[in-house]
Amino acid sequence: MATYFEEFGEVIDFNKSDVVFRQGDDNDSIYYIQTGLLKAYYVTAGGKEYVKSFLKEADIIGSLTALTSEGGCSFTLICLEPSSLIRVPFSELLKLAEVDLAVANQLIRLLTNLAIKKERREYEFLCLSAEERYRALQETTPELLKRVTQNDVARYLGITPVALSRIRSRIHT
Amino acid sequence: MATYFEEFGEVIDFNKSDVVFRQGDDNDSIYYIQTGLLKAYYVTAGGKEYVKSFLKEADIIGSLTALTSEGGCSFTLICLEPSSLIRVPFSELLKLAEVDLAVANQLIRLLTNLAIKKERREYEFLCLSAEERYRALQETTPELLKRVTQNDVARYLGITPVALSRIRSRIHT
DNA sequence: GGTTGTAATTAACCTGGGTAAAAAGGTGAG
DNA sequence: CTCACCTTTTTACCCAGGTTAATTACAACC
Repeated sequence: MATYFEEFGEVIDFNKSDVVFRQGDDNDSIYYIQTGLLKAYYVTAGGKEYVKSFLKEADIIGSLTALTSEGGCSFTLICLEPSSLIRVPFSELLKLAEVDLAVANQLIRLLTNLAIKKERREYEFLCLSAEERYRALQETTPELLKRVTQNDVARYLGITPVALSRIRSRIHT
Repeated sequence: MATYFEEFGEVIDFNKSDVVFRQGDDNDSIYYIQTGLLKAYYVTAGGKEYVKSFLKEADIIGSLTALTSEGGCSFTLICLEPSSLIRVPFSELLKLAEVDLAVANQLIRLLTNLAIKKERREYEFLCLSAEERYRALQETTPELLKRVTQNDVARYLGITPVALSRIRSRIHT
């Protein structure tokens, strides 16, 4: 898929703390992450932040709700590290997929992988406790834990930083 | 998409309580629901049940982890009402998508819709309390609440039946 | 150096949901 | 009707996590 982004996309570089798009924005693009680290997060009416996902090299991200023109982006995408992205308007990709079998099948692969990731996250929220979710994170992506703050990890797990601190002291006896 | 299932798939009828496939099974099919109501659920090592989703007319379901041959089905699919499904092996659909643009694009639409649904569920688990999730269910799919037991609703919300009963009495003052 | 700001820890108190068990309601089969 | 079974409610107790606030620990910057 990366090759398709390179072929049709526009490379954009960002500094740390730069915002790629903001919750509510009208942005039907999807982005391929060449290098860097980003955070996708929701902010509720009450002003609380919840981390939807962390994005690193070779990941792909875009706001599905904005893609399907059901309204603006449902979350904000911000850089935690300097990042180099390739932007492709989703509408163009879809148009291309209509006439190009190779592109269509790449898109199918991309969406299938996305669905698998979402399914795992759904499983973890549904079936695991916060402590179990943290342990799973430690096992599956220990590198990530070194690159993000504990605050962000907590908001990714769906708990407060205070609660995560407690879980850690509970674990690391 | 329904037409593609009708064209290539095999219709299978089930009675209430029939199991379509069981957690651990090797079943790379996806199913289109013509009529009926089903429940997809996980059972943990400790024997606890968590409802992944309810499926009704015109919905589509299949175990992604089984599809991509990463192992068997991650959940069980059972009928809550007599149901008529159309089965299509995912591998066949993928093969067809490789040579047929129309099928490929239908599959893209299907997967995009799936991703949007998963994204909403992720959002609700991440950002909403159990009570808010229940209220959201009441607003978005009140019909569903009439067709499934409160026990199953509770396990779908990620709480126990006892907790849901408390939430209801709290709400319906 | 000191100052400012953010991250992480700790403590005290509160609350929502889990657990277990009992009671109350339904519903279908014989 | 009665028995058996399942769903829902209720009670009592416990615990994980939320909230608030104070403390410590860094790191960046003047």
